[in-house]
Amino acid sequence: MVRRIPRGRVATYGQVAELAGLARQPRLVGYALHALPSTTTVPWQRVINARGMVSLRPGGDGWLRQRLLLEREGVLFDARGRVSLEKFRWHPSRRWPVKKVRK
DNA sequence: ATAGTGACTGGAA
DNA sequence: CTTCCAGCCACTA
Repeated sequence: MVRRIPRGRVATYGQVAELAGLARQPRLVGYALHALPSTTTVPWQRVINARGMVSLRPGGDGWLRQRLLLEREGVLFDARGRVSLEKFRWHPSRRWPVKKVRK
């Protein structure tokens, strides 16, 4: 699911969980990302919390790395280290039908 | 089996 | 607008 998030856009844990069919289990998304190998090609940096902030230890290595990766792809952070979800949230175009397409 | 711990969240304060 | 807090539930020891 995370691989679908386009460059320069972000999604929240809850959003990813929802889209992945794991409603109400955003933490599971966090566990999954936490378990990724350092060599992963999954764009994990594009997943942030519902407050628009990086959910890693503030000031820590991971925190800084995630922020740099995002800024590198055009995501802006305000002075308080927050991303405007209104501007950068990814809105997936419904492609794989939820149920059955009418017609 | 029990208890503690979160890469979380929505709602209350 | 912000911070706080209870609910959350898989995972681990």
